[in-house]
Amino acid sequence: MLDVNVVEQVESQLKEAIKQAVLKAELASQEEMPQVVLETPKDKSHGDYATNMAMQLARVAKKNPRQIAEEIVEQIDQQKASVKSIDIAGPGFINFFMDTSYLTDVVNTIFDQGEDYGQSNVGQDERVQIEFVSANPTGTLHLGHARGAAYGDTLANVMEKAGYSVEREYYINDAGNQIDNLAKSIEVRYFEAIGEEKDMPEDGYRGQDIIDLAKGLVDSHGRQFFEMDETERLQKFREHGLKHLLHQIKQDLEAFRVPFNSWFSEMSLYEEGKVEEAVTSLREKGYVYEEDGAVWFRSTEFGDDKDRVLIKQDGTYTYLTPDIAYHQNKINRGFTHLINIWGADHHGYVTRMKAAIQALGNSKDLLDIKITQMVNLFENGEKVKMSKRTGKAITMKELIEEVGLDATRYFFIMRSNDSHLDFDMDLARSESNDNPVYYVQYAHARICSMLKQAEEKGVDVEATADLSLLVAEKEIDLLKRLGDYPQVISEAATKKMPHRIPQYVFDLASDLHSFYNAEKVIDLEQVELTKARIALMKATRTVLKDALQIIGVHAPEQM
RNA sequence: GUCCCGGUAGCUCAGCAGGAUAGAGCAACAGCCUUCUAAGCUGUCGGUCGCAGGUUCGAAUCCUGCCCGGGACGCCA
Repeated sequence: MLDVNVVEQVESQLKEAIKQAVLKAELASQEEMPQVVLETPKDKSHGDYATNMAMQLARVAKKNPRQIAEEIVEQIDQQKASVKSIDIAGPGFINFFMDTSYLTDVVNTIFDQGEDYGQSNVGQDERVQIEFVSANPTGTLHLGHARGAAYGDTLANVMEKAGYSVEREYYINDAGNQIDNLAKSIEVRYFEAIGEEKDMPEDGYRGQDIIDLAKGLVDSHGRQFFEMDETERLQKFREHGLKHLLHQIKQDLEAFRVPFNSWFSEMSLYEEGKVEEAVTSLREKGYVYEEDGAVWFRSTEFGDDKDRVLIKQDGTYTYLTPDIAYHQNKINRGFTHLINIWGADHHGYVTRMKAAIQALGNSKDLLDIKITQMVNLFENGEKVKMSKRTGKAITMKELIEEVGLDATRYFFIMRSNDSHLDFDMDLARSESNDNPVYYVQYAHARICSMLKQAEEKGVDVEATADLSLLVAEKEIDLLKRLGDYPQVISEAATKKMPHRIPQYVFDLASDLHSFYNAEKVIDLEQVELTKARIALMKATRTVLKDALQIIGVHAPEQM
């Protein structure tokens, strides 16, 4: 069991003190008590915390909020709640100025917990599966996939930290039309490579990756496939293409620091009869009917625009059917929360997928589908086109080579997934203070450098320090920020907003730089203060490194 | 036509389970290196929070309608 973190503890004490004061002043009964809301005012002159309790009580108590505020303040046990002074302001806000000495405990907590600092159990070990990327193995990963990968990986990291039991899965669409197309596309490129003619199918894959793959086949097998019977040849190309492209995808993801626990094959669902079972299951529940020679799923029962075909006239399944079987399989594996991360171009399928989840007898909240919006690349102020069809697409791998791994990870996660992302390559590449990645990494390197020099100057950096010496404004700011970390983690996890992490880490870096410029850490004239500041630096370094690790960015020791 | 996302400072974006004078970075302007990395810091300038109604003591935040931008609407995946 983790210690309740310092900041939470102080906040709940203050809330309790407010509640007790309201009861003592007989402004409301236990039953009438509104939820105590504590907020941190933007303006420092409004204190460390503020509550709107008096305004909330105005109706119940039938009094002027300012008067209510005064009555509450009279009854508050300031000592117990670590409150130094209280103001009443504006329409009836009660502003609390805290005795900030409790903040130094944050440093001790960070030392005790190390990289576990920030962990919580808000997730209560719930078994969550996050399925992401899941790009068809018909080409290399491009920018949209990279965004999904960065989002999914960071979300998984942050949810793990918040106490969820997370599995990361990649669904391999290794069955269906697109794989037949892949085989045919390879065939065309193969023929081209040996000087034979073959027309590219309408929806063939025209990317450079397929051309390269075909050339590779010529190198290793010569004209061997040309001599083969077409069916056999296509089967070979199918197998080879799948294997090769999937391998490439795995390598790309690994290089992007995005690990998966599980790679789930669509084909396996067919092989084990699970697709058929899914249809049977829906049929038994009365959501299946036949019309125009096709088999339909009555998804309109669950709010869909129209019913969806499960089995086409030609007897084959639509993509939806194995997907339903797949989700049933996920549920069977015991996950109580499913998160799918899809690109914006798939948002139209959310309703039918959720309909299927419900038709199978589950709450629609079991499945949470997060959509990542489109990515546009910019270079020299101009939009860089990225079309898979023309073969001129910029792949994820190329982007990483172009701007660097850390910058790519950071840029993809620093914006809300709901926003379109303008990826500024010049900015990502620039080794300047414009670049937020360098700004944040520099904070970490700066601390490392200070610690090194402190050691060289003979300061005992491991010594126990008197943290009560940390009273300067910038020190308090930094301590407060460090204290916020656990809440940032749990909020990013529960709201599924991993972009909160880069925002936090930027603010933390900003507090560090600001402190650095205001106060001198290593001061041999003031050894005790130096020790206290070194302790603060070490704590800051721990949190910086941990937060960067969550978003998949390295924390360099020197720059 | 229907659905999804966005519309906040000149630019890119945060804030959105309602709270006080709406924030950051960049850009522009003015300062700070004989002192722990200036890849840094400090200050100034800059906004009818798309528009119009509504709910509320209080709305960028919630509701309704409209406008603009992007995306999706297949018995493809």
